[in-house]
Amino acid sequence: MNAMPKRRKQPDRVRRSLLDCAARLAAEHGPGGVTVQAVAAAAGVTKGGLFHHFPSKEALLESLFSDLIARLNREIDGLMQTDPLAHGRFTRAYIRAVFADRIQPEGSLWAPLSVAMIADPALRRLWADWLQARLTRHADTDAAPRLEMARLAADGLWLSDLMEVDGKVPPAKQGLLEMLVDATKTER
Amino acid sequence: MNAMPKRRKQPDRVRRSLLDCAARLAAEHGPGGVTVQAVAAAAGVTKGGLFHHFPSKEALLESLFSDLIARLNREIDGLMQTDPLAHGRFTRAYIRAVFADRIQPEGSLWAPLSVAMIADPALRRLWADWLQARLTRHADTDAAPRLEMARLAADGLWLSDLMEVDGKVPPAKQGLLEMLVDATKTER
DNA sequence: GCATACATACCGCGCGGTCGGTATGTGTCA
DNA sequence: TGACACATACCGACCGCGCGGTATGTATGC
Repeated sequence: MNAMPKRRKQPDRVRRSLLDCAARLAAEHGPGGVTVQAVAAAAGVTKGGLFHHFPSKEALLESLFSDLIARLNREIDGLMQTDPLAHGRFTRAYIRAVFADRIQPEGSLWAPLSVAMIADPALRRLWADWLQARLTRHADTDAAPRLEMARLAADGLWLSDLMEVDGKVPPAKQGLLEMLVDATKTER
Repeated sequence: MNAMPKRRKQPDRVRRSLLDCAARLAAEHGPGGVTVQAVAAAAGVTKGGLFHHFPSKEALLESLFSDLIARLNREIDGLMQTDPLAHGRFTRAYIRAVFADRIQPEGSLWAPLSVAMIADPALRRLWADWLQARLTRHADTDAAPRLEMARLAADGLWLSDLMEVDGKVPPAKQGLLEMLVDATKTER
């Protein structure tokens, strides 16, 4: 009957909760809603507690961001394993992974964080380095200009989602997505 | 020898200067650098003076934004007039106009403001309405999915510019741009 | 003289961050 | 097995700062 664990203090749980709540707050109230006070309160912790786990707000954001990148990496790797065609394999996985996030319940995790990313040079660097690393890693299959164009279009489509006022999500985009994926399958 | 005009107070000049300085500050120090204090000081005016011209900071930003939209409109219209091909005429002008901004001296005017745009629902709405208006206006020439894809890719390319760390501007993008424009010329 | 066009001084607020104290764990040794 | 020592986890109150915004004074131009 008692689900209460013996250990009343579980710091790593709290740490996780802080990261999750930060993401949730960003998704619900935009990047401006991510204040240390709000994050701490949402995680059932005071500000002092938060600063015990993270030396600064920036550190929290970076941690959250690299968390999301790791998640994206896993998803992309999973998608790539089920793709029989070599040419453009990473690009297709990238496109699909980016839009798998859109469909997610309670809004995109990336959306508001990306806004913060654009503003914060440190996060920008994290993203740039990640993309650069994966691109050089798949240079032999995904270096074609046409593939880069497809990725750019996916980014644009994703950006247009950010722009949507409120929850207006025109479903016509799905066709465009498939169009993009198809474009990666033909060499030249 | 005296270039000083008779009228020592020229309110519309000050107003313009405020808008220009706001844009300059955004370009130089990012969206976070656009504070009323900084803008007023840069324009050689105190905060009170700024609030005499604009009822709020948001009003200033909206005014600046619609200013830029007007400029973009003019540029697009100019480009469209010299384009003999009907199909995709707006799309080509859109792409070229977006990237004409990149080349500009002292950094893009749009770049940092767009970051603010993504964050601010009011500005987002302005942009969405503008794009919607122009798209319905050129529905007979620019409604094809392929054209939309080209515009999205342009947006993605532009976004990737925002992401660049510092001034790292890989010149390979120019080829992609031409590739995009070419893609708009073939129907289906 | 009277509206306009500013300057000056000030306010309240919420932010990120700090600090001392206090519970709560955990290893140690008799 | 307990008592002790120390480390960890967290609370709660506080701080300085810079922000957007306001109220009032004052010089300029028609």
